[in-house]
Amino acid sequence: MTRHLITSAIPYINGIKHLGNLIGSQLPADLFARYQRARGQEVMFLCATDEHGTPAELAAAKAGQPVADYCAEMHGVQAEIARGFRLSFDHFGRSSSPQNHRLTQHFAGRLAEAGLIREVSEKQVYSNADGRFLPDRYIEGTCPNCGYDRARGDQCENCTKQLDPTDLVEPRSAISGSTDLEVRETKHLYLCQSDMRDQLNDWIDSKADWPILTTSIARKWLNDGDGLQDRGITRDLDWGIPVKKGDADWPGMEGKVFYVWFDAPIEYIACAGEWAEANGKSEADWERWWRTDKGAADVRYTQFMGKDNVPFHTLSFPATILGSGEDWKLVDYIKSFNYLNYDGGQFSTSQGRGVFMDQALAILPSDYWRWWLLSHAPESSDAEFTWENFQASVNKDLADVLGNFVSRVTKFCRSKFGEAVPEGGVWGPREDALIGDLTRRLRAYEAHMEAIEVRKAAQELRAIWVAGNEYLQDAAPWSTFKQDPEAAAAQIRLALNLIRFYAVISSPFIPDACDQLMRAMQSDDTAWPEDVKAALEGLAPGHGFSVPDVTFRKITDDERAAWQEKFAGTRD
RNA sequence: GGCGGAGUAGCUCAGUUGGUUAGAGCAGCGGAAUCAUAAUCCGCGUGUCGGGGGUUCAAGUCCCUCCUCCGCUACCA
Repeated sequence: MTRHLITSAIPYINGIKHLGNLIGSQLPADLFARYQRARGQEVMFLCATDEHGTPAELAAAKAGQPVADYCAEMHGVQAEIARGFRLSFDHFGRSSSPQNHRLTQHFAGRLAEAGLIREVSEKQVYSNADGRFLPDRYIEGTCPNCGYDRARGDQCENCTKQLDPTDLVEPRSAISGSTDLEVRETKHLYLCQSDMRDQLNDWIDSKADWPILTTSIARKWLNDGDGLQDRGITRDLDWGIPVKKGDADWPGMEGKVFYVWFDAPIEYIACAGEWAEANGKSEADWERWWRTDKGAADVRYTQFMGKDNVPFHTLSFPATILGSGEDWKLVDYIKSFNYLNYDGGQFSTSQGRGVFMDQALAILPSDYWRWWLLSHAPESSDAEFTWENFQASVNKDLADVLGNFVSRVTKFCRSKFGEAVPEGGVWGPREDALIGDLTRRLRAYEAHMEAIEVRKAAQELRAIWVAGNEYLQDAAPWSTFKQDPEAAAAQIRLALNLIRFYAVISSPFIPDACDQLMRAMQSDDTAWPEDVKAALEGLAPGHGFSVPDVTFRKITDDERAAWQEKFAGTRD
């Protein structure tokens, strides 16, 4: 048995995420976690909120709240929405947790002892009016190249020229608009990633099975220009993890915090500690997932993320782990995703364009979104959400192919045989052929799920649903019944068993509907069908069932048109 | 600018290391069936595989070049 450690990229705290964020990491991670659990594997599925950094401070200020209160509240909101989408985290933690404070400071201490931290004195822009240092992109001004008057300190959005904040003409704070800026000297810690370049390069080279999207981004950073650059891991902010060397103070670093991209991945580990605390478990209970010297040698660790997160997961975080010299578990497989676009453009948090997670749940059950998003996951390239496609796919796949199958089978049985699995009759060549077909398809489905080929898995699952309709159409128990009720009984007995079979294998994609189907079939046998024939004999003659409510109602043209209108502009 | 991804049927996408008449789902057209959420099943595809050039007995697949879209480009996270 393999033990699966699974993490999803941790969503930033400053607001509710849109569907593009959901399909980029949390949802496929949940699919994989649910599948592995269904196969009987031991799973630890972790996610958290990423709470530090300038945007969180600014969002809190805008909301008129202390940043700690703001983060606590938003964590609650995100956790509730995650529950709404049935994201089956074993724990949904917070990067601001005490566990992450301790662990981040511990890693920094280890790295310092290993000689992998150096102090760098640098000049940064300070805003007197805002009372804070400004990251490059929070400085605005006129572009020296094209004259655009809202160029940012890192790049001009108009002419795409890369800039230094000091290049800007008439620079001002993007936060307050103040021009009372000055350049101040400040000292920061840098992680000496460049010293670990060869080690990281060898490690990436050993990952021949990783998606090209993942390794090509890593190689670019390793080899571009002068190679992998050292990276600042501290910031002059109030909100964050105080810079310490393990338990000890770090002279000269008073009042500074670690950079979010240093502490955020460490939260993957700390989150397991939070899980232990929340569930009355011991230190050893979570370390067996993360320490190869304490029981994690047989763990397979899979990370899910959008492509923009790849450099930090392939280089910075591994550098932190390797540099510590301790036996922490390194990632075994990185599944990265492209972006989901919205109706011809991008989803945009800042412009409120597209569908956000809370809005999605307000208009339809989570299974509708889970199915569409997963079956259209942006794996090979960016993908596109349109309301027409969403309506057509969901109506066809869920309502017509799967839902209607359940409806026609249960209602036919009720009217001819009553609400119990009918007895009599035997299976013949037609049933053998179906079982053979289902077995081949189920094995293909399993292979796609193991390989995390999300779209292909969805396609195969749908084909398995179609196979039931094909069988039913061919067997035609409504005709058979007139001449040979026993034969019809055998056919409908198989069809009723198919419903339970579907509920078991479809649950990673559409868990709520599958729960409903299992209740209707009055079964709690969710064992994975290793043997399809045996699985289709699970509900014996005489086993009671009830006709379920409509499993998936259809999306009407009026609804589609209304939503199209509603979500086109800006939010609220 | 650099790096990477993508461009295949009206739409969304598959197409292993180059090899028989380029595939699937949806939409469309025709038919069957009438158990069912007017739901299902069967049949129907002459597509310049972004343009051009090249290698090869053979190229969607390899090479060169050009065009378009997208992402990243290290102090947003």
